[in-house]
Amino acid sequence: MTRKTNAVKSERILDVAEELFARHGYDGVTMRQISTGAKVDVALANYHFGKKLDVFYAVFNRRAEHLGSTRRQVLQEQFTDGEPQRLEQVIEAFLLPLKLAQESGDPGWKNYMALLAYVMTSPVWSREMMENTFDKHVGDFIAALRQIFPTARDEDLHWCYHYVSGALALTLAQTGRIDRLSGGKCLSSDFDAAYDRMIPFMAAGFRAVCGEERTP
Amino acid sequence: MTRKTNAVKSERILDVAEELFARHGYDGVTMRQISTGAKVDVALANYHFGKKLDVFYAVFNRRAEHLGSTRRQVLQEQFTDGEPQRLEQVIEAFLLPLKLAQESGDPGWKNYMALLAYVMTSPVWSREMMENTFDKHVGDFIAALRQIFPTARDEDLHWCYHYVSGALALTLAQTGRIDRLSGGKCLSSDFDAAYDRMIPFMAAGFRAVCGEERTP
DNA sequence: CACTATATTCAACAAGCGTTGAATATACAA
DNA sequence: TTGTATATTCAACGCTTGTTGAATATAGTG
Repeated sequence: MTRKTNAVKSERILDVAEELFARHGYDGVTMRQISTGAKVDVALANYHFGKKLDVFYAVFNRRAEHLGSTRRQVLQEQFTDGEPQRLEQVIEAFLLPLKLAQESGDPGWKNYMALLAYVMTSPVWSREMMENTFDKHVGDFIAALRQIFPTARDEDLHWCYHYVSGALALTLAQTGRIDRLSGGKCLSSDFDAAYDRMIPFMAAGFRAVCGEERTP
Repeated sequence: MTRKTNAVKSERILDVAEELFARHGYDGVTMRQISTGAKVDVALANYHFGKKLDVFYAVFNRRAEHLGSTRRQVLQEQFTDGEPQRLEQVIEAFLLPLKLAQESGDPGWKNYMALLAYVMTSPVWSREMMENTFDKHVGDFIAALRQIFPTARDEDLHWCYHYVSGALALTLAQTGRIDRLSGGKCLSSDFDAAYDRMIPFMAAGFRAVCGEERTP
């Protein structure tokens, strides 16, 4: 019962807020829902984080930094290998940080994935929140693709990335729709199934749209 | 100034609600914002449609029915041709109703597309609203794919459809992110660019994942 | 212990929310 | 014109919202 208690309560607020924001969006969640879920007084979230919007930012940034650093790390490892990679490797590197987070055992990541999908697909939040976080690493990813498709047009490269991004977002959202449509044969919660198939699928898509692949 | 006036006002409410819901989500919009935007009293939306939730339903269903009927029509035309289609044709048929709506000249469709993306990617609304509307036609679409890939596993087919669905959702959302990432070379508003590239991209993805294609 | 800083709760505020019943305006039929 | 149904506005309701300042509890320091 030392400083740990404080840390525990403020993080519990973020955990609950994460889950609620992911499911109901920013406006669909009240400070009282958060504080009730975290079993603290309604004023405590304000005390620790400021206004409601700052709680939202705190939730989003907490794991964004971790995700960003591992993504940077993965890309760096691949680049410093000297040898340029195969297309499949680049796509895999893009998905890897999410896969690793999922496998970390922290169940909070599942909620954060849905929150990320919410932010990515929102016209309002996408601009405000992606710009200073995840967008930074996309340039590196595009650059890696550029090496593989030296003659591709920029538009083709970006639209193809957009398709990957969209497929990923819907996966992260875990809406449960694929469970219904497939009669239970596919599960929204089965990220491995989604990731594994994405790599050959998207690689083939890139090759169909982006012209000649560089031959090593 | 006959019955037309009534129709005009109640539809103006739906138009404004459509735009606001698409941008800010259900909870991010108030009845007063809607009524102010439509320049009517706040009580009028309740009078015409019932509770706020019913306004949301009314907005969603208005164009869903139109979209569903043209989708049914497009699929029927292809099926009654007797001859089974090429994969590209099936994907194109899936996208065609949206493309046609876009080209209709009615600017409200742009907002509805974003609303559809919001519903599709929301864990809460996806279940509630897709189930009795768009999900009905997905079975036909999967069946057409099944004909093309007779030996494919159901899981592969559904995950691939999921990728198409996700890429489409992010496109419909028009977040403006691709505009930023591409330095203005791609535009969220350019549905044609998104659709045209999607067809070869997704077709190649299916072929990479779903095994042997039926040879006519 | 006393002192201080931090953490947490308590109580309350002004503003905004969705919704409603009554009042008024408008459209249409007889 | 009068009567009637529909459309629209008006005014207000009870409730919830985010936020805050003061009060209290807890932890760390000397």
